[in-house]
Amino acid sequence: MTPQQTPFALKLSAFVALSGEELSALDRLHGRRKKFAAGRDMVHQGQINQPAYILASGWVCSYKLLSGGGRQIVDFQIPGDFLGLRSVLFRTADHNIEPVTRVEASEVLPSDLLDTFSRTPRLATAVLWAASRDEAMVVEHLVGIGRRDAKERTAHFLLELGARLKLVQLSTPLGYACPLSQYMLADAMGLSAVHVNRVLRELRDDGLVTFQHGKVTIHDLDGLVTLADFDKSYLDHDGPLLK
Amino acid sequence: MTPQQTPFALKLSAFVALSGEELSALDRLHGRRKKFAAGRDMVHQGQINQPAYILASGWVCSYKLLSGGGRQIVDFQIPGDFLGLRSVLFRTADHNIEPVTRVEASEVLPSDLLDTFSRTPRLATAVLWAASRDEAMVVEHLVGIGRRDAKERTAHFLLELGARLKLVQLSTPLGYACPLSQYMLADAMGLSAVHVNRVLRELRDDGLVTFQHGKVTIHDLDGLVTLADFDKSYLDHDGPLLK
DNA sequence: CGTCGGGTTGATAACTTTCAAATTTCGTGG
DNA sequence: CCACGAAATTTGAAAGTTATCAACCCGACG
Repeated sequence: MTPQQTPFALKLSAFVALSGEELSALDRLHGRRKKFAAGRDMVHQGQINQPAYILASGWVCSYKLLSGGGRQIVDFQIPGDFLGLRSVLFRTADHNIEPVTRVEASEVLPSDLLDTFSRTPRLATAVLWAASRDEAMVVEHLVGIGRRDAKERTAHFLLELGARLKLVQLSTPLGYACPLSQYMLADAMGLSAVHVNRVLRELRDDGLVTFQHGKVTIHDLDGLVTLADFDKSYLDHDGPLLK
Repeated sequence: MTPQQTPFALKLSAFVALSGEELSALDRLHGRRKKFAAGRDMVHQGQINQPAYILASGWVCSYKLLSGGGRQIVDFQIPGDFLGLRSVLFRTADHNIEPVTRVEASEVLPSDLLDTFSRTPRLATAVLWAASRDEAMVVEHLVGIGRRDAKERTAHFLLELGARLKLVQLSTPLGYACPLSQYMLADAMGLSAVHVNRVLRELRDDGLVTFQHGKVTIHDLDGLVTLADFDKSYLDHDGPLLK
């Protein structure tokens, strides 16, 4: 895979049109490549001085545990996502990170990051843009849990995943591969796994979307968007926002 | 009020011990002072090129509206909080901002901000620290809505507000002034106003906390902390973390 | 006074969880 | 290729939590 085609480059290119020089600076940012097995936490809450990562392949989730035994998944990260930017700033991880699948990721040293930012400011812009977008997604997630019922919430969630995957060419309007279990969906959406199952069946029966066998198949995009009150602007923009 | 005693300086000083020079740099960051009436939005979703603000007095809330008519309050800002850091980066506001009370705030020009950061890096550290903390709070908020029941959630919410207000000396372990209506609590916590009312009565009947007449009175801090599964480290630290 | 926005309470309905059990899928070793 | 066990999915029934609707109270304010 050439530098222009890594998921991270693809994602940033959706925000800022990057020159060849910028792309190779991006490439040099990638440090040691590491692999992680599914299901065994990469980072635990409270650990300090963890490196940041750029996800090359596989999915991970960030979650918090409650004393009562429940857990809440705050966000999923997919190929091309930057992991732990906040933990680096804050020095301490405030949540756990678990690989959902087998994962490959490049370490990013904080010093390299700051260095690259000062030398190629447009790259800094792109990364901050991506980070802002991630933050906005957490906010939207909060809104969904607070004010959407289970069906709307699920529809919204599946659309959002699709929109994120599209940036790294892992999704089309017809659907995408999705390695999440219904338990994970439940922990992400603040529902029980049983209820998630029922809601998914409803969505399937309504002819909107199918979530089965590790694949999400969208049957009626407009119907889903309407049900979920999804902001289509996420789905639309094709070229980079900043030329 | 001298520069060292503004809420913003108080808050940052809880993170980083600031020198006299740094404090006056902080002071120069404050631009035009503006006032806003309660209840009329300062910023609407979609507006571009809004300035950032430092809240001097009063409370505001950030919220999103849903097509169905509901709204979700994402966060409250209290004196000393920095408003719109993300909107400045992203150029476009992705949520509405409404003053809860009469508000006074200083504009912050993006250019001044970047300038100050490069000249006084410890100040940049402090501001980023504060921003990370705010982001962590949104995450904790999400966890609460997703996985805590109404009573735990309410207890947690009131404790968190107290912890934030303590940083700017607007709260003690006994309680604090709180201008929020039960409707706002409801929109923040993803509950109905009626249910918030019942939960508040329960907490009062349990002898834990009273929310009445614009005041939060804490009767049993330990009991509340236990019920809410609240991370006490927020409440504790007295001096700055970075000398 | 009369109104209006909170706050409070009860009754009922809706949504979601929990518990329990069956079924299917999937990875692994024979 | 098949058998097996573990994990994930599916379904039903009952219980629990929270929303909704409706009414009433109260203090602030013109």
